[in-house]
Formats: sequence, structure tokens, C-alpha cells
Amino acid sequence: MNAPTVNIANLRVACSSCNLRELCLPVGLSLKDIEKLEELVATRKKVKRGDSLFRAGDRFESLYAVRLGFLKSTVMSQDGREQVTGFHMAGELVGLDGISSELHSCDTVALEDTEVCVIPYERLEEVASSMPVLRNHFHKVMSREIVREHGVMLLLGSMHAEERLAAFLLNLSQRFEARGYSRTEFVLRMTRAEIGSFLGLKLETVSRVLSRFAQDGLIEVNQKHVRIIDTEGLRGIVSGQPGAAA
Amino acid sequence: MNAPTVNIANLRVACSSCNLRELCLPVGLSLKDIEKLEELVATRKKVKRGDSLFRAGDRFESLYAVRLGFLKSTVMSQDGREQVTGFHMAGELVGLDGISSELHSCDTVALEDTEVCVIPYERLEEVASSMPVLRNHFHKVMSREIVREHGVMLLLGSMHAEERLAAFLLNLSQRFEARGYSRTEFVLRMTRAEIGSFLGLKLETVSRVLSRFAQDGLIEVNQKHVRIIDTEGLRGIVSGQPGAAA
DNA sequence: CGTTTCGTTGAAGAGTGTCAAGGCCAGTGG
DNA sequence: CCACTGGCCTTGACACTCTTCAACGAAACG
Repeated sequence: MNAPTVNIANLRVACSSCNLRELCLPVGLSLKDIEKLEELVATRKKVKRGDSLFRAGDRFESLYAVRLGFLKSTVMSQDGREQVTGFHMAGELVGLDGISSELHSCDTVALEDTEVCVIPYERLEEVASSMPVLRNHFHKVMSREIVREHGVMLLLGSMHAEERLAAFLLNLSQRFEARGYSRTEFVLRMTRAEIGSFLGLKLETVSRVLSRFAQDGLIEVNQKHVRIIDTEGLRGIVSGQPGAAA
Repeated sequence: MNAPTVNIANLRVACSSCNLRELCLPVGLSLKDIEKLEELVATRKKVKRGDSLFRAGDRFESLYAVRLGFLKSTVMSQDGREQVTGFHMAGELVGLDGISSELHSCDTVALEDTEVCVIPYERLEEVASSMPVLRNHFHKVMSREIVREHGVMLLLGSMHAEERLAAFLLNLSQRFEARGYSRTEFVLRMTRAEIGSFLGLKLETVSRVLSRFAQDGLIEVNQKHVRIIDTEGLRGIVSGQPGAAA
């Protein structure tokens, strides 16, 4: 069950040379600090598309830094309803939900073949105790997650379908850009149903709204392939189209 | 503007004798630990009903532990829509949103006269560095907030009005009980509009659903006064009423 | 005691959900 | 290499929940 899905333990980890440094690590670390830090990452782990990194109820032992790939996290209510709580891409940290009860409270599943750095939590606590910069950075990451979720609550609680989709596309766009990919053209790694679950909509609504956006010349869509044509137009929609619609 | 709203600085803080100990502090602290901990709480601060503890954009300096009273946190979109992200009661920690950017990202306002313990963040970081128990506890508190928000996302993303209200009432009920108040009878400190904002509903819907619950004999409502009659019935509603409705 | 805020309730309408049918695409096996 | 299969996406028609608009009543506040 929990047999590690290929551990590349021998591979020296080298955060120092990882191209995700700026996303993953605090800035302004000394070389010595970075060396210390590399002790943190025990191993890497590959997760095949469709497999889960961890599941609700699993013992919490590690955090995971996404090296490459794409994942989703979902929570489930007792009666079986599923809610996608987030999508994760390279440079992001997942597993924070597990700290509170020492059990994971959500499922995290790879939407494409994915590789993560495994960060044993106990070791993180140790290293952090003697490294204020790291501790501080870690706290900021957790806090950022809280702030992100506030944003999602705003979206779910007070926005219409079109606004949600527009916000979603802009968010993806910006995250791709931050990772050096195109800001305007990308492939959705998730299905319409998963987008819908995340945004509190049904998959048909997601599909319809995307088609409408395409008709209005805001984007081009072809299955999972999306191209953003009018970023400003999308922004307008997010803020209750002060000057949009036709 | 930011002139402290009455600081009771001289008052010795005495976490050790605070009746919120179990809610607020890690369990199993030695006396020595508790002494150290009391250095944490710089002052207390009173916030009058309607006043804000902090606002979005304020510099982040401290966390606040609610001693008594009731608050709400709200985020606002650029175009002015407001979303209540949470209600806070005695023993809960607020202000975690500020850590990430060193600016608060939400408004936190007292819904009734409130008193909080002010915990300067820098001091918390210091004390935590030499007190693993505290550090660990703090991480758990942050993680718990993340998990709580996952729950809210589930609610906002996949539940109907009745289910949301039922879940909301049960959540309040449980939190009151944990603080030694009645599990079945309490006063809502927030307006229908605030409940609605939190639950992604309009105030009229909140009002209607509460009336319907009352008609169905699940609760009694009289303005802000609520009495829960049929807890199991509410639970049934939350999980898609497998055997409810009449 | 007047004023304001808050809450309740009704009727009509908009926005999404539901159900259903059909098309597109990738992977599989012949 | 092609046909088949199953998952995913699109689109339409209709139903339903929730919102909107409006009026009124009740409580809170100065």
C-alpha cells in the first residue's frame, strides 16, 4: 500500500541547484544554510498520474515539495460529496493539512506524472529550530495558504460562474508565468468536472462558460488546450464586468 | 488611528490561571514553560463592538488570542464584495493571515465587546525557537485553520442552503459546548447578512431557511436567540437528509 | 419616542443544475 | 494500421433553487 513508489534516495538532492529555488526556498540564504537545508529533503518520490501522494486518514509524516507535475487535493464529506480544495504545481508545498491532527485530512492525487521532494516533518522542525530564516519562511508558507483559501472562499461565496472561471483562468495563467511557462497558452491538467468541483459548479456549467468566453473572443478553447486572448477582458469579468459584456 | 484601544499593560497576564488554558495552550506544559509563555502575551486589548482589531493593509505585528467576546473576519474583493471568512470566539487565535506578507489581508471586527491577548509575533518566534512544544502547538493551530477552511470550501462548493445552515448551527453549537456554554441554546452574535455572507447566501435565504427549520421542529428561533431541538435532524440535513423531510 | 438597523415574508425572475444525446479523443487490441 | 471502447467534452431543453425587489414588522439606539 504505502510502499514508496520508487525512491531515488541515492540521488544527491541539491536544493542549491534546483530551478525551483526561488519558489521553494527563502531568499538570501548563505551556502551553509543551504547545505543544512538539503539535509531536509530525505528522498524524492514519483507519483504516477492517477495515483495518490497521500489519502485522508493516512498518518502524517512528511510535507512534499512539488518538483514537477501537477496534483489536486480533495476533501470528502461523510455522505460522499467531493470538493477539490486546490491544484498544486511545481514549487508548491503540499501536506500542510496533516500537521494539525497528525493524520492527513485530504486526498492528494497526481493529475499527471509527478515528482516531489519528501520533507520529513520531524526533521523540518529540528532544522527550523536552529534556522530562523527557514522557520520564518515556513510560517509564511502556511499563512499564504490560509490567505489563498480566503480568496477561494470569496470566490465560492460571492461570485457568479463567469467570474469564477475568469478568476480561475487568470490564477492559472499567473502561476504558469511565475514558472517560466506561457502566460497565455497552456494545457489544463484537470477535467471539467475537477474544475467544477473546485469552483463549486457543475461540469456542464464549466463547459458552457468556457464556450461563451470563446464566443466572446476572450479565449480559445480546444479540449484541455486554452489560449488567453483578452486578459483584460477576463479581469473585467472577475470584477463584475464594469465595462464588459456584448 | 492605531492608538491602542485601552491597554491593560500593567495587569499581570497569567496564562496559567486563564480559564481558556486548554483551548489556547499546548497540553502538558511544565510550570517553567508556562512562565516563559507568559512573557509572550505583552498586553491585553479591548475592542468595542463594531470596532476593528485590525484591517486589511495594516502592518502585521501581533497575533491575538480571544479572551472573551466574538469577532468576524472578512475579505473584500477589488470591486467591493465582502466575504465573511470566519467567526472567532474565546480561545481562538486570530491574525494568522498577516504572517505571509507582513500585512493583514482581512478585516477583523468585534461583533460584541471583546478582549484579546496581544501576542507580538517576533516574541512568539523567539520563544518558540527554544520551546519545541510551543512551536509544535503553533504549527498545529495554523494547520487546523487550513483544515477548517477546507471544510468551509466543501460547504460553499457543494452544499445547498439548508445543508449550509444546518452545518453552521451545529458548528456553533459544538464550539459553544467546548467552552462550557449550552450546546442547545445560544445567541447569534452576528446578523443574518453576516451569516449569509459566510455561507454564500443572501440574508433573505438565511431567514427563510431558519424559519423553515423552526416550522419543521428542528429549532426555535427568535431573532438572534436560537434553540436547537433536534440535533440529529440537523445532522441528517447536513448529510443530504437520508431520512429527513416531512 | 423617533430613527435606524435588522428580520420576516411574498412574488417574480435569473442563474445553475439536471437529464439526455451526441461528438471528440486517446488508448487498446485485433 | 484500423476499429473499438471508454472517458471526456459540448450542447440543448427543462426544472428548481436561490436571488432580487418590495413591503412591512420588530428590536435596538440615541
